[in-house]
Amino acid sequence: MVTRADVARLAGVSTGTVSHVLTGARSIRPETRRKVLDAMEQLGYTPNAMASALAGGRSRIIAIVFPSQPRTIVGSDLEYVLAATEAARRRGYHVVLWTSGADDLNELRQLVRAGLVQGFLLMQVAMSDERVRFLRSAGIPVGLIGRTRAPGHVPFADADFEQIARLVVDHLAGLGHRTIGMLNAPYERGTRGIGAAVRFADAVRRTCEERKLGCTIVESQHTVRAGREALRELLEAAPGTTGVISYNWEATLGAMHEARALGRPIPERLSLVLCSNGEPESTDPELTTATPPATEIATAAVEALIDHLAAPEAEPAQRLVPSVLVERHSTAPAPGS
Amino acid sequence: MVTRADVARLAGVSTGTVSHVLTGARSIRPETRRKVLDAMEQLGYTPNAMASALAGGRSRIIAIVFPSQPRTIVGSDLEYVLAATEAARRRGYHVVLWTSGADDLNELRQLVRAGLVQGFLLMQVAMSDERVRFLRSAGIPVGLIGRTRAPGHVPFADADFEQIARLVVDHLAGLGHRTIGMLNAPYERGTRGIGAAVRFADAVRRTCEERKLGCTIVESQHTVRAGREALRELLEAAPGTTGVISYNWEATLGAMHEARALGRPIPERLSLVLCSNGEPESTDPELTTATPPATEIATAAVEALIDHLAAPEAEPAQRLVPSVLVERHSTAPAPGS
DNA sequence: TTGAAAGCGCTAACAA
DNA sequence: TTGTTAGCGCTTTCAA
Repeated sequence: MVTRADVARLAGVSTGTVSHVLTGARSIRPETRRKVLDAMEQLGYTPNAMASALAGGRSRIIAIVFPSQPRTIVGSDLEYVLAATEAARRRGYHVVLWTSGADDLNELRQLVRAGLVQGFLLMQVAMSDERVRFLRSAGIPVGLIGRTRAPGHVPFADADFEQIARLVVDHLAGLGHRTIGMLNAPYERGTRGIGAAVRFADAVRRTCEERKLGCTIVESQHTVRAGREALRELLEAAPGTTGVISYNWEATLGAMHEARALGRPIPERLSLVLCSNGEPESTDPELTTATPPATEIATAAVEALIDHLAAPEAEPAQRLVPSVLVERHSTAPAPGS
Repeated sequence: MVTRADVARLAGVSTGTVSHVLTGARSIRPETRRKVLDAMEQLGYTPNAMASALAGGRSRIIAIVFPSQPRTIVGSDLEYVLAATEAARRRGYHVVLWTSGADDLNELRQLVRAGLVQGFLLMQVAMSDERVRFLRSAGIPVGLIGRTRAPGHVPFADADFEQIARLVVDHLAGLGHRTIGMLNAPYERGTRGIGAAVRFADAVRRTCEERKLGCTIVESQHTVRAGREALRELLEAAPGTTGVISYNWEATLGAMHEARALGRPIPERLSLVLCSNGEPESTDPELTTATPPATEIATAAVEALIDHLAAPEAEPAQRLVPSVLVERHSTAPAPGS
């Protein structure tokens, strides 16, 4: 194994100098730097992560945490995980995926005490999230993908649901739709995306009110069948609905199915916009979307957390990431407009 | 921070003794053990993972690796990740999710050189997987979820596709189906589950031959639309098909859709069995399944790898995990039988 | 701009 | 059965 001492010896400098070349923490004579870099190159040196973690008190590892309660991580969550992993790597950090076995928040604290993990990135953040409270009060760094009702000084990145609601409602209104429906993700506490579901529903409702449009919201579990039932329920509650906003990919599949069965083909007799991550191009017709930009959100959240790790006293970054509307073939002018 | 020295002092023993109480590596007088455990309890001691990794030369971290090429981790893959994470934790290991940015196998070697990771668990293993060759030749411990064509002495756990094929084909044959179709995952190199797709297709084909049943295999991308097209293609190629085996969850959704559109309602005029992980209870009708037991496979693979880490010379564990058939409502007697 | 050296907290070999 | 101690490879302070 090649160690820092080997490099220092070959370069004819001290190990401290080698360290500083690596971290750039103090100015080095260009000539010295060259010698050191050459020596590292020549020896095929790789720094030992454990030694530097021990000596420096920083593991350069953060953990992504999913709630343990509903064991539902769906495909789209993975996009966040992957993006976060890569964003962390670009900053020289590693990511571990943590899924609390029980609701054992103490386990999380242990990870930090063990020096394994420097901080946590929480996914599926609830409006009022006990994990945030617990970790904050234990003095453990936390970042959010999503946000709580009152995020205070916690670094986070989330979709800008207000903006998405405007984007989508205006798109439908522009096509002449006057009665909007929404197929939401489940609201109930502990469920995937709960905070997001609440905020998005609020945003849609408010936007519709401002535009003087009808608005009916139903929720659906993340299954195809639930989606069918939810659409039926929606159209029974508000038969005049011609434009539907979905925040539930699996339910969307069921709704498309059901729309056809009910003689409301998409887009001729019912317009549909998907606002959750999914596979909009795999359906028939392809779905018009305005989805949360998962990669960008995850990246921003990771950077916010890592910056916060470096400067705990500074005001943490809090970002709402806007989306764009992509028109495909599931929206059309309202019937008879 | 509470260190081992604090515990030793309070317990009135040496730090070495504390270590041994923790690892159980040598026999300790029960009385001494008690004192030590009490002291740890009293002080709220948590061992420092970095220090023990550095001193012991073992990080107790393994990495799960997905191929970088097709960036397709789907929902069902997550089941493996979660199960592996928990199995590792039960053995005192942590798991990091690694997704190579480029096809940079060197990056993997770096992780080991840096002492961060002790070994790799590879997912989506191809029939001939260069990752395995590379890591093995670099002397790095590898375990597989899945298997290569010739796994040699690599620890692995995989679904017993021969057994699953028999289970499913016999189920359909028992219902009077004489012409079987298969909706496979994509075969082509580098794609998700490729090795598995090849082996499962082979097993189904062979079993059908033995039972003197017709057998047509089509493959489909992992999208709903591709599934619709694949079913149509299948029924055009073999119009007499009455029983379909699917190894592709997303495509199954499309196929169910298409079956109805073609006037072949499930299960009355077409039986369908799902053999990949998915959500069989969310469709209408609910799907009869014989799916790879993801949790058990991942757990077995993790244990095989960890055992291998401990005893590199020993013969590694290699397990084929059988499945069970769960009858729901997507299979019925063949029409006219 | 650089070097020397004292740890970081733990493991494990050796001694008792 | 238990204690002592020399590292593990790196960071960082203090001096030069």
